[in-house]
Amino acid sequence: MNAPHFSTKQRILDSAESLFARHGFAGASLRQVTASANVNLAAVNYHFGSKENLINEVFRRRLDSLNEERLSALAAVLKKSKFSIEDVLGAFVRPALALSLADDGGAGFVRVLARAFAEHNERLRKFLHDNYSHVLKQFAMAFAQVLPGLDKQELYWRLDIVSGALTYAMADFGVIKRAAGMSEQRHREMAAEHLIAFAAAGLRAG
Amino acid sequence: MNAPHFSTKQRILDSAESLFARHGFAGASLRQVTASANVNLAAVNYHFGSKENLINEVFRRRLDSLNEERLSALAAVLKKSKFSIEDVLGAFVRPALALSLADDGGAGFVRVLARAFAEHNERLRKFLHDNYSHVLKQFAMAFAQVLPGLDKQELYWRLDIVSGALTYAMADFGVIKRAAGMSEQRHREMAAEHLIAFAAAGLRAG
DNA sequence: ATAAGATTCAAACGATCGTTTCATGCCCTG
DNA sequence: CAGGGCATGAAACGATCGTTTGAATCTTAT
Repeated sequence: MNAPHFSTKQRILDSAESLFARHGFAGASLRQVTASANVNLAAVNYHFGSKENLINEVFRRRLDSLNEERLSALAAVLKKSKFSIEDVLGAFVRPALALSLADDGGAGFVRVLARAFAEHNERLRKFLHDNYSHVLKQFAMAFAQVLPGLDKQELYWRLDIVSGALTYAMADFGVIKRAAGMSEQRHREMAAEHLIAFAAAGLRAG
Repeated sequence: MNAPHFSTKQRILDSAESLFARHGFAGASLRQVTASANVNLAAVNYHFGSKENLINEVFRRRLDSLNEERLSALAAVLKKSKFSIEDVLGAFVRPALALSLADDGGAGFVRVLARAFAEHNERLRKFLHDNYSHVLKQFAMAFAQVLPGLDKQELYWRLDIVSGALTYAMADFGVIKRAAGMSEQRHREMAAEHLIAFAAAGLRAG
């Protein structure tokens, strides 16, 4: 499945990501993962300790850079003297959308993310909260700044819908075919505009 | 777990629904289900044939009545001389929201629905398509009527986001506490208004 | 009351799960 | 070249999975 010149750890992560996206965390077995990665079954426990830790590392590998990009995009927005809901949403959406349209395994990872949203697994939620809650907090502050009339609880409630909706949408986005003759770059930009307009309208509504 | 005066089949369906919502279809075992339902392990295969068929029946039990209510609400909307996006959305949202706020196991089922959205399980999707695609088609026609400027492909794309977002939102809705002193009735109506306004804004955007 | 059918039960089936063990191969440094 | 540390290999561990079996029990109708 995977080219043999990548390291064992990387090939395991790639296969795990793809199989978790397709069959879920409980539904994909370590034997499927190691067979797809062309490595020995014991390699997972040797390199990662346990299946649970492998799941965490699948997230960490992509989320570290994804959230870095989101935060730096947000920082660029915040530096402007005036910024809109669309600006903040763009900082959130565009890095993830680039991932979901990447030709490496990024599309699979966004589907894994959507699964993590649907699952209410306690330990997975704790891992995500422990490692990445500061990102959501930063964005919540930015949204509060640009939606001054909204009380805090209502804002969190709407952000929850928006992030869930966007994650769902982006998870399915890799499947949607782009019109013939449209460049990948233009296709992504149109998708981002749609998603942002959609979410912005939702945030302003009411 | 379940009162013994309900039938074995019903208790199995109730327990399965709750456990599928919490642990997923692959994550919840038939031993957990039957233990929670206080029935013998073999009862599942006796009454349902297989785990896969049990999953289907969990859906069928709720979706039959849910989609009936959705279609009759939609029929009432279509009878009016003029109707809005909000009217059509209301026919889609209110029956499901009532389910997610019901004091029987309905809240669990909406979480099961959200899981089915996240999973791309081939056989489950085929089952849902075979049994309930006519409902989505009816709503798509109504939306097309009320959004005349939108081309068909763009409409389907937005409906996909909207139904995903709404399902996700309603799945988490049972968790959200309502303000003290607010009646359950009023709470549901406020939630419906929020969701409808949110989705309508999204559908109109762009 | 008794035969016939429907349901429940304990027990076991083979398959597969995550994990562990220990032997073997590899590369690198002394 | 010898040896120590990391990596991989085949094989097996006990646990749990969905499913099946056949006897025990309950229900129903004649």
